[in-house]
Amino acid sequence: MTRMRVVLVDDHALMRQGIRTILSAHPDLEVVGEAASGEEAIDVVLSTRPDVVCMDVEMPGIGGLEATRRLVANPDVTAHVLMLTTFEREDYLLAALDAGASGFLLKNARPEHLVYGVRSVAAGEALLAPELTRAVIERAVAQERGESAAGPAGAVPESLTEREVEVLRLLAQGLSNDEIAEKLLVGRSTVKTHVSNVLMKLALRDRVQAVVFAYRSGLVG
Amino acid sequence: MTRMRVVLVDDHALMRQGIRTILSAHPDLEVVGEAASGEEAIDVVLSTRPDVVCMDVEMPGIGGLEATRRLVANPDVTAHVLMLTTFEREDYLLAALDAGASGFLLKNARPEHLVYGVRSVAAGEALLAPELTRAVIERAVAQERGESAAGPAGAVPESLTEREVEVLRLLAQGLSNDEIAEKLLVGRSTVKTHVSNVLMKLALRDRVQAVVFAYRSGLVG
DNA sequence: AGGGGCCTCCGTCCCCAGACGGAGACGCCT
DNA sequence: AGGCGTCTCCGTCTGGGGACGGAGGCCCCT
Repeated sequence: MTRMRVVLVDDHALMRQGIRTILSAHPDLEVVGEAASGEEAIDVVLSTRPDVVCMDVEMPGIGGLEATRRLVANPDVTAHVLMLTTFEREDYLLAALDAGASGFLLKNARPEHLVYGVRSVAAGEALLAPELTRAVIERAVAQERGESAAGPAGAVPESLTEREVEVLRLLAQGLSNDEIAEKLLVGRSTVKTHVSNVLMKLALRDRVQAVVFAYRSGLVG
Repeated sequence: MTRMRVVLVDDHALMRQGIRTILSAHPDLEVVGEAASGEEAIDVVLSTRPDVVCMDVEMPGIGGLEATRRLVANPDVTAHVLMLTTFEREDYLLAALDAGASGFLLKNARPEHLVYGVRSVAAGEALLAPELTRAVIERAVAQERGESAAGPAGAVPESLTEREVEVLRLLAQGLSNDEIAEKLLVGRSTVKTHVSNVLMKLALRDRVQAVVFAYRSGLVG
């Protein structure tokens, strides 16, 4: 495979330099451009045609959200957007996914996580910061806004109940329904109900995918 | 739960200090003793009764392997041994498990990995350095030595073939047998055969546990 | 007093997964 | 030439997983 082309967008030159340094350590990644604002980002992306755009949320002028919205709306742009932010805020996450971002990471993520994120997003996969995914799962997220807006791939998990998270954790250890039932001191049928609810809420097909989700989201691991 | 008591064994004081610093950052871990040789280690363990012993392999006098052997043979010792070494050598790994170690990590492991390892071993779980587990899986390990010696829990995976590793990787993405078959351009029956072989060789029950194994071993994730 | 959410449980149905046994083709090594 | 290991594929059979519908008890909120 050819190298993945990356564009960095951040109003802080130091942050761009830091990300560039991290990505440069990996031969399959190539930083082909930088921008310091949302407006500039659009120009740079159009001229460099990257696979991934690492986009800061907080920027003067049009921020990362609006820039992302314009990029994904442009049919000439094939890049996937990986959103970066300093703040662990779920509303940012939802807004970013709404704007069409493919991934969402915190800036305090470990370098390997960033690299992994860039690769994942380039491959068209979705990616969420473990810290936030866990929060979204464990806490009840206010989702009352009907908002029938074009939710592309979404995959934003509805809130799981405490019990469901508990079941998911055991499931992700490789336990069968019977074993989970024994651990939780409930009936096998109850466990099956919980598992079914988890799969439905997370839009997964079977328990195998649930294990994958648990590991990727940082719920276990 | 009470704090986990840890003893550090290494002939290099600097290394002990480094590990101590890392572990001290975690309030659930408490370093209760240090030793600079295998002989001293046994004395210290007997007097401090730790939950975990972080044991260097390479030491003058009786090395970490022999010290471990003597510790686990002693009925008064309840501690689990986490083996540490600088060198990525499979023979060390096998010897360490043979000696009765519960875990095996490289010294260049990230601090969080070490902490995670101490906790895992304290809980009685097995732990292998991802770098080595991957190697053990992917490469064919010369296992012709029948060696009917008392293999305690072992769980040392036999070698998987290339194809089997390939199947395991896809399996660990959450794919069904049919989907894997499509990706590999083979029949569904073939995939089932490979999956069965993987489960047998790794002593796992079903594909769910295979996914867990793949993540924990570092094969994917 | 009602309603809604969560946890609990039941039964039925269907399908995938995995075990098991057997088999042919190919390449490598002796 | 023969043996071995890998990859390929087939059949059958059993068990568990998951969907679906229904149900009762509990607690909290209005």
